[in-house]
Amino acid sequence: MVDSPPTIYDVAKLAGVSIATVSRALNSLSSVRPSTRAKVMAAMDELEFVPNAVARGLSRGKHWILGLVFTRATVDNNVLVVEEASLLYTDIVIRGAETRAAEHGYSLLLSSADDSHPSGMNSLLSLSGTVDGLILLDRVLGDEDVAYLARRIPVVLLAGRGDSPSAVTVRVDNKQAMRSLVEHLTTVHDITRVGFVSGASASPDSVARVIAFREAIKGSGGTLDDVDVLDGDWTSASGEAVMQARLNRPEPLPQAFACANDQMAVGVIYALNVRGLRVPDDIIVTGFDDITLTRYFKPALTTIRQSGSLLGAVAVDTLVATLDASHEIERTIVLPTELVVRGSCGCVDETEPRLTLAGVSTLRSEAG
Amino acid sequence: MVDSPPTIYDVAKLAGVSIATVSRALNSLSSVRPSTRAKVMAAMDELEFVPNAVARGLSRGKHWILGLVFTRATVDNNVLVVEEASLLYTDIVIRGAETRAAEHGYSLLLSSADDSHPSGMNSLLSLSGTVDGLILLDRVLGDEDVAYLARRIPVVLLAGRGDSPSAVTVRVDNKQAMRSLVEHLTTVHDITRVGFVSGASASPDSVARVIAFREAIKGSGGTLDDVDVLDGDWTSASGEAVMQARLNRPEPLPQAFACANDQMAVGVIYALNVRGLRVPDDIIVTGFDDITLTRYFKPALTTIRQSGSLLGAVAVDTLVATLDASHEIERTIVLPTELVVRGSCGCVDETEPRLTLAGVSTLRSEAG
DNA sequence: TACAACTCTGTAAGCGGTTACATTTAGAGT
DNA sequence: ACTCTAAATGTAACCGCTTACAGAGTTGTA
Repeated sequence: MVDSPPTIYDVAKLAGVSIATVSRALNSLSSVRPSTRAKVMAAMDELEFVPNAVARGLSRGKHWILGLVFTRATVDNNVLVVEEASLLYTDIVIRGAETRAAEHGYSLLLSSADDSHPSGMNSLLSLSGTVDGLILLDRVLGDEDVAYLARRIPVVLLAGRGDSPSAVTVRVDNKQAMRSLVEHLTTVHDITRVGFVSGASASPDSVARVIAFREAIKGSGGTLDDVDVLDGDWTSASGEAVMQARLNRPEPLPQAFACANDQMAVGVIYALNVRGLRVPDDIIVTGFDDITLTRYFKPALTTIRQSGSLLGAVAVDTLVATLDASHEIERTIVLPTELVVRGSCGCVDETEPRLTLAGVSTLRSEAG
Repeated sequence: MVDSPPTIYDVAKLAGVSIATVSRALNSLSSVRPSTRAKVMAAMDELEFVPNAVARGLSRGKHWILGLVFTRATVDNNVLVVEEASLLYTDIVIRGAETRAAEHGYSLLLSSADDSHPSGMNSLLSLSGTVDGLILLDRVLGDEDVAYLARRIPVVLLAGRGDSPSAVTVRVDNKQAMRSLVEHLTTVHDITRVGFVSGASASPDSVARVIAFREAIKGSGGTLDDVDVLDGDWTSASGEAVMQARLNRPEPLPQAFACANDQMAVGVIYALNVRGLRVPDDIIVTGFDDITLTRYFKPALTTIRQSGSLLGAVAVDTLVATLDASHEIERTIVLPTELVVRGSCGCVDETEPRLTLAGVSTLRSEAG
């Protein structure tokens, strides 16, 4: 039911020229006589010719495809797990990357590595013929592996643990973010005892945030008791579950819980509410990411805003720059974060004033 | 900094055999003597050879890549718009598709069509050399275009308007969904006057839901006044905005608003609350999709659950089946939806009981 | 009109694999 | 040792396009 598509041979025959001429007319590289070009174009139209991108890529060594590798929660032969774990920050990053890639004329090839059996270098390497460069999300590879991969194909690391010696890294400033959060908690709210809810333990980004938070707390004289470092997995359900478990322990609660993302913060608040604890009156809870929906929560989440789509976009920009120029690219690009103070820490909701009568389009253009 | 990778020619030379033998050892198609295979394998290891997927694809005509085409909100040179419009249902579908594709051994190539200048057939056709099949999300193409495309490459339509005569369609049962929602509202809550908040006007899925809702209401004797069909764009901000605008009009409000997705329902409820209207006491609001986060809202959303990841997964299954077998595939696959009754319509929260002490892993395996 | 100097166009060799077909080799049978 | 046959390997064409190089055509100038 699918006809085999016409090739430049067909076009050449119909137009009465050689395939080289067809190719030249197609790419308008060297000069083709206007009359000849017209003949070729007419033949292309008639045959509904569309050049085969793969053949072109093979011969030119350029594919206009970027690969985006990310980790996916293990699937227990069960679609719902994905659903649960979905709507996470990764998706925003992917969207941002895809959008920017499209602007550069690239497509984005998604390649997820199941976190249960870590992809092995080979599956990644086998992409090297297909894509022009690779973005590794929330870095799953060790330094050696990254170095090895980067020798074969341009690589940009997105988030993840510390900077790599062998590839450009794009990430947000977790340290600065946590420092500003901790500073707010300690100076404005006089907090000294805090807790933390981490993301999936396999996620370097989660690890980075825990460490950054620990350091920030230590630096400000507060305490973070081990019993109050709760291990979530990025989902709101996990936030709820780990807080429930915590509430069943005898140790007194800290004055505040910082969460490694907003979803978990929501789950945490829910679990606290179920036990009759009020946020922020009885205990403070903060998030990370500033996803749109949680602004509508009551209390609205105090959180750290990072632009996931910007992160994805900058990673793409960086990779494209690496491909275009041979000149050196900055080794590490750190994007800023911003503490957004709302109700869940007990502050007045300082959210940007909401539009009062705007239509959707107005609202959109003002969103910038 | 990137060495050109070894080819089978290099391997053949090192192993002292011909490239055909290398290829055969690689694919273990016809028989290769064990000793020869060992030599070849050794050479591959030494050279760190990885076969070039593009070259293989060109010659075999099989690429192990599926294309997923979706519409993206117009970008005003502004990343934040993406952020705002993100975390939408599309992302879950993409995730589900990617996961299932990986299980089948395929990668997923993302290709977004900016909704401002609808991609034109050509950009889609030019994918035909790269991917083995195409999934069109929330169908952006007219019937003729789909038919044209489907003659060139296997196509599966995901959601969107009615079924197409020329390609397999995978969608949820919007009609049944709206019927069950309307039935609930009219029989349990004695609602007769309702409103509706639609998604982006360009989205066929949104259109389908409006129509389905209209029919269901008409069928049950209720009324849906034109002034109460509010045009959102899927985002919660748009839900808030259109409801604010509606509240500024003099016409009395209906008894309930159904929203085309959960995000907008959240925005709608927020706008109502700001004006001092309580949900569900003063007015009922319902959603669509059943995204995880809104279960934690108060009131928890009454909504229609559809599994986006399942939708994506089934679309992939269908496409792969089309590729594998030449046998006929069912023309239309309709996935069920389920009315989930929670607090926002005034019913008791019948949500599945929450786990009380589960660790994260326990919680996960029970999520199925 | 002849010849240089361009401008166009064609030929053919890749890009890195697969695979039909031809050829060599190995092992069995006598 | 010597066919005979099947298994293993090699040769070369092909997938669809780009591009270096060569050849043909065109134009201008002397």
